[in-house]
Amino acid sequence: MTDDPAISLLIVDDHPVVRDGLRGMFESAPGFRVLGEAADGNEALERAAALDPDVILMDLRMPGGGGVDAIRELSRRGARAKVLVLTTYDTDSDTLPAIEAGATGYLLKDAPREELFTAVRAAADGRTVLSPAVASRLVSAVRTPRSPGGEPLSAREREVLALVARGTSNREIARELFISEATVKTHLTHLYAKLGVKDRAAAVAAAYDRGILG
Amino acid sequence: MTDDPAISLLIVDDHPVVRDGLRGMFESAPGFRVLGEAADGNEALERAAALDPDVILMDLRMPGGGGVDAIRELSRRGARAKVLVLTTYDTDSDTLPAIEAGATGYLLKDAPREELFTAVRAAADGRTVLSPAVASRLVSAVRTPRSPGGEPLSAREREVLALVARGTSNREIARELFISEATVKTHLTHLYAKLGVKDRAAAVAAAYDRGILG
DNA sequence: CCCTCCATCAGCCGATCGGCCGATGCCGTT
DNA sequence: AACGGCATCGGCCGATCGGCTGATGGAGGG
Repeated sequence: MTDDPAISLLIVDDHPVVRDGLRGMFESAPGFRVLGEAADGNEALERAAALDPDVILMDLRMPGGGGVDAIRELSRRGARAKVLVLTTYDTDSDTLPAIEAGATGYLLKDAPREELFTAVRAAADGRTVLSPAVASRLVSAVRTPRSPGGEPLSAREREVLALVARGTSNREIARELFISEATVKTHLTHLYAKLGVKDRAAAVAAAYDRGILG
Repeated sequence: MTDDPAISLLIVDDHPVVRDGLRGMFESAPGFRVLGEAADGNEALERAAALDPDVILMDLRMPGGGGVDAIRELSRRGARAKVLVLTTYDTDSDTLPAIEAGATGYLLKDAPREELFTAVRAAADGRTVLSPAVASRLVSAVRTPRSPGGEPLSAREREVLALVARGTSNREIARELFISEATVKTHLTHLYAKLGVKDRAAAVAAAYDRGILG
């Protein structure tokens, strides 16, 4: 580890095409060595344990073992490998969970080659690398409390949310519940945080997904 | 053309990683020759004219000249090349337009290597290749499920709505779909009318209730 | 050929939202 | 008695939304 001949990599993505692209890209560049590939989170954990890579390039959305869970498990195990998340969209809602789970960096797949190389080297050094879009989203959400399992909504919050799902405006909700509009907004802010969303539309969707509504 | 030494390819995708993956995959396999790459639809048209490939591997969502338009233009020109659409999500609403525009096949990027090779050979022969998921979606799309008491949403509208449900702002939706924010708002206004709601939160709820989302 | 549907885009503007600072009071736990 | 969760309220402000009006072009039906 002192002479550091090459940075060893594990590639995790459910798309063979992407895996090949990354493999080819790094194998043809000096200073990198691709140890193996995995197609989902569970496989990633096996390979990581067996191959002990310096850096793991990981997609987030994968069938059969999501990337975030794998990252969380890796840091729980105290794995040596640094995880660099490679995803398609910066609007991906998994950004924060991934970082919190212990990802060292977060990049978009349309990043140019050199940026990828730089990022991997930085990650190998333990430095955090974020694409600009991701970075800005991060700072604004640092102190946002988050529970993966899902904190329960209070009765009042559910009440407000149900009205939101019917297209009711804050002012109308206030009248309906005999409270002030400020209070409605407070409830909304709280339930946004609990649901891990940032606006009423996403809150409604999250509520349906969790069976709170519908 | 009689002995057919190798199937020549043109790769079209806005992600460098994916282009590299496909190039590496086909260059390392016998029977294929990659003639070139393109990053958007317009570039694809130029390259196709200049290189005259047997098969074009084409992504659909790209900035500056969408894939569907390129396919349509190619078939309008009577191009010799067969177009094989390679996309990320089977939920992609561009499936039908792409097929109608003249695509010879439609595959998902997470298809295994061999399936890709087989598909390209089939496409070169002019045979239609559809991934199972796409095929099933096709048949169900043909039967056009009309929800009682509601006008059906257009493909684009459903696409916008799905992003809304993830908390995406209009501006972000615009970037994601490579259209302007004005167009996003137009789609929203229309789908509000069709769903009988007045804002995005209620639209999401209505969509869940009618099984459009979820 | 006309007409409709769909997708695309533009500007304007008022309404609304969401973030951010704060505050008070109640209640149950520690 | 102190603490934390819940519900209540206020003001401020920038960002965003949604309505409105109107336009273009392509596809498809009549």
